[in-house]
Amino acid sequence: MNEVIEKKDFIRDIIDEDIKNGKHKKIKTRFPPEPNGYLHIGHAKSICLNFGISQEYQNATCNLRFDDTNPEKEEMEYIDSIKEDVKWLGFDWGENLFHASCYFDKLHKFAVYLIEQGKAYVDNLSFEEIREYRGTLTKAGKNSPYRDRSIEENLNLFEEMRNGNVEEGKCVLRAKIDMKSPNLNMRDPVIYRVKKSDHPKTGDKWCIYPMYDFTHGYSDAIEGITHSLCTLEFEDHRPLYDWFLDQLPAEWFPSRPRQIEFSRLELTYTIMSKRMLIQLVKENHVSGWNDPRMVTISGFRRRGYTPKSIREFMKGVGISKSKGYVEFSNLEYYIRQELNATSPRVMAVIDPLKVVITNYPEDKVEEFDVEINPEDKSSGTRKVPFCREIYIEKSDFMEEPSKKFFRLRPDGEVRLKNAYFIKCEEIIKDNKGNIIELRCSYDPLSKGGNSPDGRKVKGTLHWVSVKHGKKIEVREYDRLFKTEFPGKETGNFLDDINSESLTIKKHCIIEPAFFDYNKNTRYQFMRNGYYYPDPFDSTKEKPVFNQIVKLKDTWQNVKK
RNA sequence: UGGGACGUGGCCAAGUUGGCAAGGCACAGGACUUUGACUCCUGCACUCGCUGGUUCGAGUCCAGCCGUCCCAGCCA
Repeated sequence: MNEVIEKKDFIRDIIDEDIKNGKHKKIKTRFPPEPNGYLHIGHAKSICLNFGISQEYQNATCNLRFDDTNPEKEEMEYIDSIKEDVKWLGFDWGENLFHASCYFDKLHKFAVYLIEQGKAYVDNLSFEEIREYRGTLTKAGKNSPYRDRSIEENLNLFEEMRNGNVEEGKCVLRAKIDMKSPNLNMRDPVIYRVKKSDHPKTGDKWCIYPMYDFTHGYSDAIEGITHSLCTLEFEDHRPLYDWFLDQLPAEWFPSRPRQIEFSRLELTYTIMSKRMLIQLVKENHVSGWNDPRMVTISGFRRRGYTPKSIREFMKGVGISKSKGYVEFSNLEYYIRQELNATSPRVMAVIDPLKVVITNYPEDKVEEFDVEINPEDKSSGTRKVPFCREIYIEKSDFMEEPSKKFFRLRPDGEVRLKNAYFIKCEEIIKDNKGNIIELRCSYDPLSKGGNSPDGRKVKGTLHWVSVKHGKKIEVREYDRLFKTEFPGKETGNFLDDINSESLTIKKHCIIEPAFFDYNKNTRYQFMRNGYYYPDPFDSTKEKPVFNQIVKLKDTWQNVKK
């Protein structure tokens, strides 16, 4: 498209090399989620990598494959949500939707073949015994007494397992590799276990299910995957991945896939573990998988993040093998960047403070034409009504401000955006001393926001007419955790939950112009941030906005 | 001497065959500004975990050391 030189990474370098030397003509990748939870932003990295590659190379494709080999944890709900999330992120698997469970028949045959080749055996050791026999990190394992059964016996026993005549946990099928291997994964890994539970896809057809290591490489090979990209913790599994592939005739498969590992995405101030995410949901620390504070794809979607901003973020982060935490502010940069360019501006007061302009006529109403988005001149203008009583933001007035504060102060003058200069004349308080209203005067000559005498005001405030403003609810979000690395101190991530991560503001006022109300519009509430109508709770009658991200706030830093 | 990997500025991350440290985020100054936003300048590693070695020259090669992470599920 454009002349931007895309930054490559070590994986794309490998692919380039494989194409250059003729190893592959068509590149095939896959995104292989296990449907045991919702996708999070860490998955998005893998999705962008795998599907991204399929878009960049000639005739390349990326399969969506559910790694559904453990029916106890997997559910249809998750399968559906994963599809929705991948699509939302902007990727399309076309016809290439698969399930590892599609290959259960083949996988079973492969297992039988391994037995026939003397490369697999049925083991009657108990769960505990298997662990004992495996040895430790520093001590070699020892062979199971059942390791040298005859091929016939193994075949019969495996058939018994398959037919449901074996109880769960009584025996497993194991690969016969090397109990003394320094790589624990090679110490006769289990490849089939008995599980008498129904599978979301295959129902009650099977009572034995293959393990990940056995399943994954073969599924890749069956699908003709050329590059099997996974995260670092599978590095130790690569020898096993290759071993399984080596045991079957290469002609049985369209490709010999190569596993390449990269580091997973970690973000500060959050957790990315599925186990912890599911705990947040199940224990009601959040409202659900799509709570806008969650780092799930559905959470970001509901919050108002755009798929593009997430994709751009992933490009910015890059792919490498060194692990680390990306600062959350890095992600926020990308959503601000996009929304600054695209979102309609609107004035909304989150914490209203009433201002009466004492010298402005009682019943007069003026309308100002205001740019919808100064970054996009084609967006046109909107009408903003002005009258004697308006709301400004509470935080835009200080009774005893520092010199650096250049918003409204007693006797101070400030500009109401696109309207007039006003000067604070009087502060009205309730009997507890709270400021409940301001009396100001305006300069009729400053209409539009400039004074003919050329005098400057430093501050410009957003405002909404009391008479014309509409009430909305705003939900403001802070980080779900108050520390960069939740759980680092106490060992329990729940200890670091930020109890103030959600603030509901029920009495916010927005200018009437936002009523080209569109569920899918992300607005900039001027001088505040970006906001998105909650897809579930917002209605035209009772609008509810989620804060996507605050505007960058240098004033915060000045205050410190 | 279990095995596997990683270690470039606060964070992420480029650094092909050794030639003398990209970029982004963050941060700090400044300009501009009817959003303290955006935009635009400027600054931000005499140094690449450490120590030696090879070389005219090393982040890139060699050796040793140090640090961090992953692996002992019939999870993926």
